Amino acid sequence: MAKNTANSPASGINDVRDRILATASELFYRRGVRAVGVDLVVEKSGVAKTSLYRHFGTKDDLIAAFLKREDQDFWSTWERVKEQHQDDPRAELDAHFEWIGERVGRDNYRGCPQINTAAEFPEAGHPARKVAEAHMCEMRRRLRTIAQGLSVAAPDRLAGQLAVLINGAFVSMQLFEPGEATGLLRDAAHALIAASRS
Amino acid sequence: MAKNTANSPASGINDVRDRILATASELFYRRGVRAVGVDLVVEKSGVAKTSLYRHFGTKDDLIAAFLKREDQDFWSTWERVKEQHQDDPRAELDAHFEWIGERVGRDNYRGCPQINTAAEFPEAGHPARKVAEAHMCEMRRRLRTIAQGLSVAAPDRLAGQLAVLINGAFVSMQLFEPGEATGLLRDAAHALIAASRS
DNA sequence: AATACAACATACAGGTCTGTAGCGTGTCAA
DNA sequence: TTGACACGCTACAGACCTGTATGTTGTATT
Repeated sequence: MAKNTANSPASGINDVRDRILATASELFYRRGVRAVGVDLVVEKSGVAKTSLYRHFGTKDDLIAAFLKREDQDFWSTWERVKEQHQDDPRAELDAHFEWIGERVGRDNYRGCPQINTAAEFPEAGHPARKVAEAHMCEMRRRLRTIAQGLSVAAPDRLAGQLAVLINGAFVSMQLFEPGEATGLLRDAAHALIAASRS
Repeated sequence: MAKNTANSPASGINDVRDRILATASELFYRRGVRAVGVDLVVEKSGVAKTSLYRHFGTKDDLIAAFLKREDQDFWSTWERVKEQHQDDPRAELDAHFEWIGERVGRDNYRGCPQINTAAEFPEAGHPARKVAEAHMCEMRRRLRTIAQGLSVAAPDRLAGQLAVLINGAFVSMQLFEPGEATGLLRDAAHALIAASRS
C-alpha cells in the first residue's frame, strides 16, 4: 500500500522533486551545506535516495538548485517591493533597505545563503559559486539602475557602495542590537546618496 | 636518522605546534575548514598525527586556534597602523580603510577567516563561532573608540555603520573592479562620517 | 648511565560520506 | 493487458573522516 496517493503526476508535475528541494533548502540554510548529507535530506523529506539522485544527478547539482531557489525567492521579494514604488527610485531604495534590515534583524536569521555557501566552496569553478557570483552581480546591477534614477554623479560607484552595505548587513547580524539594523542601514544609505550628489 | 635536527626544544619552544598551526591555517583559509581533514594537515606539515592530537585535543580546538591566530594577525596589523596616527583619529580611520581595501583587492584574497568559518559552523555554541563573534565585537569597539575622537553625534552608531561597511567589503571582493575597493570604501567612510556630524 | 619526554610511524576502530545496484510496486497510457 | 515509468526499499561499494593504540627513536635532564 502506498503511503499517499500523491505518487501520480496528476497531483503535481514534480511533487517529489519539490519536496526534496524544499527540505534540502531548509537543512542547508539552517545547518550549512557541507554539514548536511544526502542521507539526511532523504530521511527528512521522506523520499527514496534513488529519487533524489534521479532528480539531481549529484549533490553539487542539488546545492546549485538550492541556491537558484533562494535566488528566485530573493528577487521575487525585491520585485514585489519595487512594484510598489514605480517611478520613485528614492522611495524604492528606502523600501528595499527597510525589508532587508527587517529580515537581517530576525533572530533566526542565518545570513545570506549565497554568501554562506560561497564561503563553504572556495574552489573557483564550483557550480554553487557561479550562482552566488551571479547573485552579487545582479545586486549591483539592480542598484545601479536605481542609482541612475537618482541623478547622482557616479551611479555605478554608489551602487557598489550600497551593495557593500547590504552584503555587510547580511554578515553582521551579530553586531546589531534588536531593532537596530533597519534604521542604521537607512541612515547609512542616505549618507551615501547625499555624498554622491555633491 | 632524523629528517631535521630541529626536534629539540632548543630550536624553538613549540616548533612542531607552530608548524602544524601554520599549515592548518593556510589550508583552512584556502580550501575551507570542513573541506580539510586532519590527515591532510598532518601530511602537509610533515608531522605525526599523534603530535597534532597532543598539541590540539580535537579538530575543533585546532580550528579555534586557527581563528585566534588570524585574529592576532589582524589586530596586530591594526595596531601597527594605529600607532602611525596617534591623536589623529580621522587619519587613522583613513589608514585603516586604506589597508583593508588594499587587502580585499588582492586577487588571492579569500575573505575574512572569521566570517567564512562562522558560515561553516552555524551551531550556536561552537568554539569557532565564539572566536568569530568576539572578533566582530572587537571591531565595533575599536571603531567606536575612533568615532569618539571624531566629535560626531552618535559614535556608536557610526561605528556600527563602519563595521558593516568593512564586513561588507570582506565578502564583496567579487564585486570590485581591480583597484576599485580602496577608493570606494574611503569615500563611503567619509560620507558616513560627514552625515554623522550634522 | 638512567629516566623522562617529545616526536615519529603504522595500523586501525568506528563512523559518515556520496553514489550505485537490484528488486518490488503502483499508476498511467496505449 | 501490456509496457513504460516514477517511486520506494535495502544493501552495498569505496572513500574519507576523527580519534586512538602501539611501539620505536632520538634528545635532554638528572
